[in-house]
Amino acid sequence: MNILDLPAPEAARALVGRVLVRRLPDGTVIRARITETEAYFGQADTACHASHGRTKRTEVLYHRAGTIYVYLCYGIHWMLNLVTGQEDDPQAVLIRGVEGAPGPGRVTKYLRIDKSLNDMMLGDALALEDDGFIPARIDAAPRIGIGYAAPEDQARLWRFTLGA
DNA sequence: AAAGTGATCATG
DNA sequence: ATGATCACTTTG
Repeated sequence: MNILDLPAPEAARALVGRVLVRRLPDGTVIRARITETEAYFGQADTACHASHGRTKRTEVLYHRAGTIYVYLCYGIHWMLNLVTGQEDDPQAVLIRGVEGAPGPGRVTKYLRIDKSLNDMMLGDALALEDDGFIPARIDAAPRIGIGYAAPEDQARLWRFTLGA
């Protein structure tokens, strides 16, 4: 059972502490432990991009668990998400931070991720690794930057951070 | 506190 | 074709 098959909130929690491995075309390997994630949980979640239905952009969210969803935000920053759950059920986990790169825009800059990884499958250019690390503590908090969502969705504790 | 930045999506 | 809206970062 892959953790990405889980519902997004559970997957988001399980992902903190795991290691992301980025392989560049020139052979460079960048490794980074995930410190912060957020869950976006299907059409019913008004904070989720797919809450307004299937479009060219959100199409990727409907794909298989393990699909990589990358999009541009504020004209500058690439956001890295991992699709979770069942196919045709649009859920994803946003990687908000890794060791050495706090903030979702920093993560993609650090790992050299851009639009070219969108709709690709985990495993080659980008992969997950389990080195056995067990977080001492994981904190849950409301998600960031979703002021447009319904109040009850803003209140959900779907942001997970690695405790100190 | 506020601007900078550009793809995406809903209008006309 | 035009305009509003952002899962943010940096600068002052």
